Amino acid sequence: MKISQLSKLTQVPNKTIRYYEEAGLIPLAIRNLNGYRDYQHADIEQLIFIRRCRELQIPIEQIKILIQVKNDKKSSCEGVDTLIIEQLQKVRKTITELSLLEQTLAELAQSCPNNIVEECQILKNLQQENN
Amino acid sequence: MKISQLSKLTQVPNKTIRYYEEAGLIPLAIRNLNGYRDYQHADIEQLIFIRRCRELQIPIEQIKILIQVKNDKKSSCEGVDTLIIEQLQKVRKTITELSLLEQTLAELAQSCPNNIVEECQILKNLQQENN
DNA sequence: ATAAACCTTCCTCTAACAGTAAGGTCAAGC
DNA sequence: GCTTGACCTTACTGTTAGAGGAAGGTTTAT
Repeated sequence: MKISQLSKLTQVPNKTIRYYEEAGLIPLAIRNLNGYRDYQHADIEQLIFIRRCRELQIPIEQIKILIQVKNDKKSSCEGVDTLIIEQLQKVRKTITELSLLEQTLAELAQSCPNNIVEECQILKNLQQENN
Repeated sequence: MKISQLSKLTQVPNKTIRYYEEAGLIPLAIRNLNGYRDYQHADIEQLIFIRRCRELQIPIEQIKILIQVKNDKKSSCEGVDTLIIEQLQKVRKTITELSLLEQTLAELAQSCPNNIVEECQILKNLQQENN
């Protein structure tokens, strides 16, 4: 099957599929006589796996590790566990940070009653060094 | 004052100060005879303002707008208000998305009871198309 | 025959810096 | 006077995960 077909089946854009190939996430595609990439059924699952990982914001370099572990049926999957937990911690940390940010922005948004720059409390608050 | 001094007073790295100059966030610095950048007191406040905005994850291009409004004392600060509210909405959206992500990751993290890749439920779950 | 719809590679762009190289300047100590 | 270390300068590259577009080859339909 050609790249557009694979793209449709996996919901991964053509461009991104080529990028993943270049990045070494998927093996170099077999080529047809005309030079077009030719994909097999197995490639669908591989790409869906990658897409799911990306949806979980797992970086490409980490996905490479996951794929290696996945292919080595005998290896321990302790690393997989750790990787997911680290990812979870990263996400939680970001959420915490953004929640603080949200509060600050919300307070700021309420602090401009009139509409004149000279009295704009938002700008004045942004000027302050407090953090 | 030299760039390191300004950096210390504002908590903005030297490199970043130069970057802001090149990006047009701050005016071209006055130079000493030796070619070193020479900063005035007013630059401190300007940089702190920018740093605060960056802490709120306001993009540089938006900060430029804020600075313009700030300098034009007669202009309405409606734009400022809108910008902050939009930023707030962006942050809230991200938090929502990350919260979903967190849930998925948390469930995933609990799904590998044994330690063998062949039975690893994490990898199996990542393989599924559901979203 | 030609036009539309594919495919290819290659190059540039994104945001907001950080790292590094190569080189100029300045003040202190010997 | 010389060296050493702490500064300063510009300029170039790298980061992440692709997106956009140019230039050109191929295939399919009309």
